[in-house]
Amino acid sequence: MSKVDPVLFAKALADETRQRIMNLCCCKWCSVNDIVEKMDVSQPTVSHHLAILREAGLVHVREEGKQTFYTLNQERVVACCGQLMVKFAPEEKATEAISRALS
Amino acid sequence: MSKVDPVLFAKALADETRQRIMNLCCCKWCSVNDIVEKMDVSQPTVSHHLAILREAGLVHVREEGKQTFYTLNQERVVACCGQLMVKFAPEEKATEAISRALS
DNA sequence: TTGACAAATAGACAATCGTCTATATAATAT
DNA sequence: ATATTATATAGACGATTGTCTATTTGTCAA
Repeated sequence: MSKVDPVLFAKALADETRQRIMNLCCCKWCSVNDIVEKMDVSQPTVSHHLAILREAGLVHVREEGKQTFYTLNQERVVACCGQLMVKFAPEEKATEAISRALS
Repeated sequence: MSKVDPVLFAKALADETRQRIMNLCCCKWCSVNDIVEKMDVSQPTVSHHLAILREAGLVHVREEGKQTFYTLNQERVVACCGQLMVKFAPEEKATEAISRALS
């Protein structure tokens, strides 16, 4: 897995459409078409957003015949959020809790 | 405090300069000039970024005479990260831990 | 009240981003 | 082989963003 970069992570999340895609493939595997059908943007746009999520390490990818399936990488989400909290909320109790849960 | 919006939050963090500013005023109060002096961008640019952080509720502001002091709102950082984790990593153990710590 | 300082705002401009259509690539079915 | 289906890539284009300089606003000191 590529290194966690808090700016890259934030950039990946910094778009409404991308967050909707993340929601769609959270806790389940979706083909690109599954996603396209549930959104109001074109297939290339969905592929474009998936590429950004892929580059940020935020999705797992599985190719199966013609189709490509994506699912959200929850572990990575936790790692990135945890890193943000340690960096930008070091004095909060919840950050301690997260640090403990991550170690 | 304004409502927590995960896209707005991510957008606020989605810039290297802004994250550097956040780091500078994490755990202490900084005047705008304090920040400008430690960065390689102009004063208006710093003010611009601070405005974005302000609109995202990510900083506390205190005016004192001619100066305006900013400090990172760590509680908000935790709330936003927690929300992201609940939304995008609901099956992770650490998310449970954060939920518990936040309630 | 005038001058100096601190910060915010306005406006310009280049770079990045999100979207689209058109096309390419790759796998499968006929 | 050819057609069909699924996804990715290329290129164009408008919108948004980050930066700058110039200016404004507000506060304090002389």
